[in-house]
Amino acid sequence: MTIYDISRLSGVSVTTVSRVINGSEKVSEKTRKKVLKIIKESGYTPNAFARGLGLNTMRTIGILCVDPADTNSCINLTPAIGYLERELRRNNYDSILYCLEYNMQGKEDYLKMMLERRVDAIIIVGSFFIESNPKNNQCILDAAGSVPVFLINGNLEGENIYCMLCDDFNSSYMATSELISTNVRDILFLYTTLSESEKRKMDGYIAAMKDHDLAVSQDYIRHCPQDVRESYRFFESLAEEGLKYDGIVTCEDTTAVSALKYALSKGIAIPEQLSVVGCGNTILSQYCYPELTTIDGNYESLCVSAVNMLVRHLEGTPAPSRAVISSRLIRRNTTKFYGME
Amino acid sequence: MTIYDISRLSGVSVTTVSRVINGSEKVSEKTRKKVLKIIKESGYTPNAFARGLGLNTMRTIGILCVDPADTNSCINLTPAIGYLERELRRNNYDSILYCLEYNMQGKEDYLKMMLERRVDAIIIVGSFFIESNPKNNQCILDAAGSVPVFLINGNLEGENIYCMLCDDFNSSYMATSELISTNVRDILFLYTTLSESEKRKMDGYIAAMKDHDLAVSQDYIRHCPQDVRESYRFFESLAEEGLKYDGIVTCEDTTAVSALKYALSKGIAIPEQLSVVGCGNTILSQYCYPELTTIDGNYESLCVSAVNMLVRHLEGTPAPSRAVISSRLIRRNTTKFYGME
DNA sequence: ATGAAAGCGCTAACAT
DNA sequence: ATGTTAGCGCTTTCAT
Repeated sequence: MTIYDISRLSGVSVTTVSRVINGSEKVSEKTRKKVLKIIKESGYTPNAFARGLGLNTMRTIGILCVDPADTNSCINLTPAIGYLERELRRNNYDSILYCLEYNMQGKEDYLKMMLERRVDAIIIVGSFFIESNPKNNQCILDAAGSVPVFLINGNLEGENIYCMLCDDFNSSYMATSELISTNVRDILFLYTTLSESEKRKMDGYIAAMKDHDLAVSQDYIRHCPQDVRESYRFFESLAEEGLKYDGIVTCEDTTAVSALKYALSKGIAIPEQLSVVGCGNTILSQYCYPELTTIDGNYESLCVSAVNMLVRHLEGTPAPSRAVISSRLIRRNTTKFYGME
Repeated sequence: MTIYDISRLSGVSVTTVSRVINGSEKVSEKTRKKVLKIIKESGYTPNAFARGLGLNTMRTIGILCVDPADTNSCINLTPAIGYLERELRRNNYDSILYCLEYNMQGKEDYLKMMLERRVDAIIIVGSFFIESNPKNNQCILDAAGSVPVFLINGNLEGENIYCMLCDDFNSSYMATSELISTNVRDILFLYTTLSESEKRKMDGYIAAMKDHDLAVSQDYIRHCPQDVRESYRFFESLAEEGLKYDGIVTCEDTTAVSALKYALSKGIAIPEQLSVVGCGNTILSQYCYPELTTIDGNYESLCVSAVNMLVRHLEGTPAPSRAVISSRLIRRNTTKFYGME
């Protein structure tokens, strides 16, 4: 069933049928009714490929993200896929997923595949896609030569590249300040990947310590493994080492929850003896015990803004190339209240 | 830059260029080299829309799933998106996501959109997409009239419909039997949505109880809310009611972990006073304390099988229309060991 | 308001 | 081994 069949069946030209399908004004009500009736009866749907060929778009967006099944990946970002899909669909775009393992193998190939697929734009989810070695970001700049590229919590300067940034610096700054305000002093900062995002968080921690006249010691800035078991051992080794701490600020909820598990198994009182702030406001932060005080990076807003910018850009409206979304502290039960001893 | 440009630039016909692009044998090595060189130099990539129009496929699969950002949804299924995307890509298919809120609003529309998009097949992830009222499944049967439909843990008879089933019955049967074997007797069965999948789990629980000559009481088969807070209150109300239980079998890890949190806050010893088995082997089961004994539904195998069948079907090879994947018990720290008192 | 016809860029049947 | 040409099913320009 093609537009020609509909044309023949309803006794009008294909042009008119096309007009009806696309809701053009310039069709008499009578003709429109007639054509619509035939279309309905015959169950005809326009061929999307032919439309795509003519219009040179099928309204699809390529989403580059980490594999939601990869247990080593940062779980903060999985919901972003959902937010993006929802917002894009609201604007009549389809989302094609390109999932990468956490090692980022094949980033360049995937970008190429998107362009071959002729996506209208590319969204890259996560700061780890932006590497410190500029050479490894060249493929992104190249892709931006063909279609606009939108980065969710990624920072990269370039023509046709739009950055939606999470205020990572302030996240850790808030978390650290919160602990300090409840008289916690020996605060551990735990990172896992040292991605660009985590580097900014580290800076926030350092700034908060300094602003409160507390010494910043490299002993208190540590790498914690991602794996649950390994991170347990990490906390054991910290104890063996004799490091004293009464507060922890992490880059991910997973790390914070691991700390909680260790504390629980050792009978360390939370938050009285040890206060913990996570990051992500992930499902883990609600299901752990005690419930975790954490930073909500507001990924939903990040995604909504990204799609807004994308739509505006594709419609030809100029859009700002950069937006920073503020994060907020979610106070739960792993930190003391102000004034609590 | 089109195939005609390449044709002109390399002095051969478009057919030959097309042959080179598609790796046909019937091209002399010399010609192939020449054309490839021109293609490379010009940075030409074939127009996917034109190909799609000619071949009537763009090798895309529509995936209907619950929104990964929906906190009310079953988190067991989020990794499935990743598994499917990975397997499909290995077979050169792109995945288009169609995410639904947990209320399933718009299922029918989404299926229609997929067909309009001319996907090559549809994969539906989750048993809740199959409803008990056959009228609500008609849209799936209709869709199967156009393209093959693959259900991940969904059971629906129909032409061109393929079912990959998780052995839900046996999951709960195993979980319940495990508890009984460690002398746990008063076992609570907790469901949340009573989807088809959960109904089968309930049957498994009942069968295990009966097979071990234990009475099955409706008092011990309960609905537990999904929300963390509400489920905490649910356990409180159970205590007020005076219901005695020393074991819990759940349909989801979330429910099990909520039970753990309640027990922890009330000083109930796990597993000595209360044994718990979850379902899903989700990230929660590893990050909770104590680590949760749970059922791994083997969703990865489910997804791999689904894509295998899909590929075989689309290649014209006959494929079985149904596969049941066995689940397995992951023993961790919320259940006693056999012989432990 | 309606229609004829020229693209869009590829693949494949057929011819050489 | 290579080329000619007719589709694939739409949109759009230009007439009328």
